[in-house]
Amino acid sequence: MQLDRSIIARLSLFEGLGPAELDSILRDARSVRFAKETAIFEQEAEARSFYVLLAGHIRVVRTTPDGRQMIARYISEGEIFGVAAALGRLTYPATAIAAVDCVVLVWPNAVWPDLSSRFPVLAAGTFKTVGARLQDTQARVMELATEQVEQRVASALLRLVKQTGRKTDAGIEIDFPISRQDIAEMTGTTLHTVSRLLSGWEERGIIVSGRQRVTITDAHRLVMLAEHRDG
Amino acid sequence: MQLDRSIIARLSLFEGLGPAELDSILRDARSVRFAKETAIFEQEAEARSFYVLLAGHIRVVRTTPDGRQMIARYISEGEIFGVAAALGRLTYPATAIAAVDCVVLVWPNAVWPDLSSRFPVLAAGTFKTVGARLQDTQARVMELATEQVEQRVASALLRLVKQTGRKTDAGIEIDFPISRQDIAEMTGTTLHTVSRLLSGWEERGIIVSGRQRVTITDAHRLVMLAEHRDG
DNA sequence: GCACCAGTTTGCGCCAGCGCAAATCGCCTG
DNA sequence: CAGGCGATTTGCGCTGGCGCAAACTGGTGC
Repeated sequence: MQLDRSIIARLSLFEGLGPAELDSILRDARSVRFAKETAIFEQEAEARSFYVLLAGHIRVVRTTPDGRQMIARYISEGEIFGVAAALGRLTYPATAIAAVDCVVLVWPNAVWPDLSSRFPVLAAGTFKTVGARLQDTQARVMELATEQVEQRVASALLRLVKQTGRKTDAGIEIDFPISRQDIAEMTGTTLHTVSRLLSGWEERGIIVSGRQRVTITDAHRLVMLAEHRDG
Repeated sequence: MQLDRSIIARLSLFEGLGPAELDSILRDARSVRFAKETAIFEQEAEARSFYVLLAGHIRVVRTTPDGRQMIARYISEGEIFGVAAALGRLTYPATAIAAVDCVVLVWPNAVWPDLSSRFPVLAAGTFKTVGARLQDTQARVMELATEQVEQRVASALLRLVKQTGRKTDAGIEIDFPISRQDIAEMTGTTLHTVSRLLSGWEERGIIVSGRQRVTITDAHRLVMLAEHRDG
């Protein structure tokens, strides 16, 4: 059954493509729903498909051989992901988990060579995404190597609100459930330390937070904390 | 003046291309020599060219706004680098410095769209390289977040010998000058700590080292150190 | 052959943040 | 509405490795 082109027409990845082209791209796609906390694909599994997130938020998690895990990134609506095969990999380098109920489009890898050559916009957009991801990851390496935990946690929160912030009356809220443990796994620290930091910030009126929920009320001071040594 | 195709024929990046194709690719290239410790391109500078390293070793360095710097990676012979523009960036995200005297091929960015569409092998190879780099960088994030300094330094040395090791009678030597400071900047620690670690390993017969020189004599024990908690 | 200098080694004190443990708190379920 | 469980908070002690400082050394240039 052919999907309606309106679901992807608004995405920047497909910008400038005409109706017939969008239909042609969708011909090979399936739309799939993933319930909260279920895996879209698993680390080390054979890469058979690539995806575009239509609705929801996805957590990308990497696990070390000895069982320690880290959150590599969050995917938000409109992003392409799981493009391992296009980068010459046979398996997925990480596990993708729906942070909330999600809707994704799925294409079999086999159609990638054809799609990317027929639609250079798509290929260029994908590699731009990958480039941005490489960039982000390198920035994270720098951060881990040169910054203190407080700065790193502040930066991580700022990145999250920038990417997925939803305005509320109290401030800007990260609009999916995120635990102290999650933040710890993004920043390379422990949930204890994150908890202590957030408590401190809450006392000082920089954030308000609750169970799996964080709202930034004073972004300016958080920026100060992220770059400097005070706030 | 047209370059001789033999200089790139052996590189895996151009694998499967015929003489006429190689000549066509080289038509747009210049060969440039960079003396030891000079910059091929600078971080934040406009990305005008992309490169292939023909001979030598290149250190890729990132600097933070507040002046701290880190070595993102080393480039070895045959690798393509400086492909920022193909990834949709306008500026280089890092500085590339010749670790020894180097010879590189340079293409103007303008020819990339044409080259990559005429030679899909080249495009695929480039994106495979980028994919591998993303992979490496993420692995490094994991390492920084979960491993102790000793493990990280051991892993870094192992990666270096794997990438550029030269067999000598004492063991396998990293075949370009590398200081304690460099190793510190690869692993997110200080030269003091690196020095202490290397001294310790030298006493235990795992390595021998000198000024800007490291030779691994007992790779097996270094692997133990890198993954475990002893050696 | 000597002086100089970048690179290296080493000692010492300190503290950010981890590990462990225990108490508390909200949500969700039955 | 009670119970239970996962998430969060908080206290406490310890230590890896950083910061600072000083001494040392092997190469290089004159």
